Amino acid sequence: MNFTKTTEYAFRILSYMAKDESHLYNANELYENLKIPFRYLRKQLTLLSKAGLLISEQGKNGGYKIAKDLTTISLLDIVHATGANISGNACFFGFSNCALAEKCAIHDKWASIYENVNNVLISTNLAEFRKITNHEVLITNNKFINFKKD
Amino acid sequence: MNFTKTTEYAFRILSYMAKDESHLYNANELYENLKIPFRYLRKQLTLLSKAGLLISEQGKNGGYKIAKDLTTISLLDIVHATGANISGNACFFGFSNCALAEKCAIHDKWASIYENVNNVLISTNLAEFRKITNHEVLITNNKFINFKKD
DNA sequence: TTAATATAATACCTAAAGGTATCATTTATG
DNA sequence: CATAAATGATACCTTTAGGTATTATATTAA
Ligand code: SF4
Ligand code: SF4
Repeated sequence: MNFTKTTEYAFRILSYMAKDESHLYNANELYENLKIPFRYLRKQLTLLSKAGLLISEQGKNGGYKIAKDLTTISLLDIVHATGANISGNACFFGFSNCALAEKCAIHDKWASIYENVNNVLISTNLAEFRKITNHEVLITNNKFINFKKD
Repeated sequence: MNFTKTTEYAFRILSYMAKDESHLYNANELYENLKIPFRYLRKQLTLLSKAGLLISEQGKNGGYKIAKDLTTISLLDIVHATGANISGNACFFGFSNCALAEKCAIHDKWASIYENVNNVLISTNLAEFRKITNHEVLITNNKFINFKKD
């Protein structure tokens, strides 16, 4: 249920960049709008580039843009790009092997939730975030407002 | 989706103890069956006692048993007892406040998953774990087998 | 060709979760 | 009472996610 902060940042970055897929966003611009700690943001941007979700252009006037057709990037792809994975253990208790003769009280309920999460993440792609207009107002309670940039 | 290890341990401990609610389990017995790192297990047991989920009896022949009627302890209660909480942020992106004019592409899907999780945790109580017969075979891949106890 | 401005690489620091060690306290029992 | 066997309290160590700092490299444009 709780993604890592890193994964959340990736969601924020990519859903924001989805607003204009051809625009080259630089780290400064993203920082101004997303308020992710600047240096960490930059680190994530290069990781997302290496992971193939972003294309980076170096040098003056450089920046990043989304690497592929928005419809081909699912939220699950983003999760995977950050090294996380949802699947891990389908067992509620965290066991990777269970030799119980009968399923315990929570097994089926939990499996169904897991199935649900997986479906949502797979079936939601970045193109669906194009329609967000005023994404910048999202950031209302962050504690990074006063972080110095560099 | 991923509880903390501490929360998972608490689930394991309590669902195991639910097999015989009147029996006084001591840390050794629980360790043998659950293979949670011994000293950490003991720490958790005292925390669960302080949280009111367990009753502890000190001294020789002491141990722990579940404090209340099994039907009155939900899985969500266990989550809360370990200091975690599921509710936190209902926002997929982790924002605690969102001022978007319209809901984004993931909002409703995610809210429904959250609702689902919450319902399952609230509606599943410890009494439902009484019927597990051979719970000990659960532990098939732990790395604590060789931990020395004390 | 040099300065400015962007990303890349790498190493290091910090905070929190997970885990360990030590000593104190409680209780049953000989 | 003395000892053994249990939990309680507290402090410390370790690992990892999150975050910071420094230096290198690429690109544009005066
Ligand atoms: S039956 Fe229970 S313990 Fe076994 S894998 Fe399913 S949820 Fe886990
Ligand atoms: S609309 Fe989107 S960004 Fe806003 S709270 Fe819902 S999930 Fe979060």
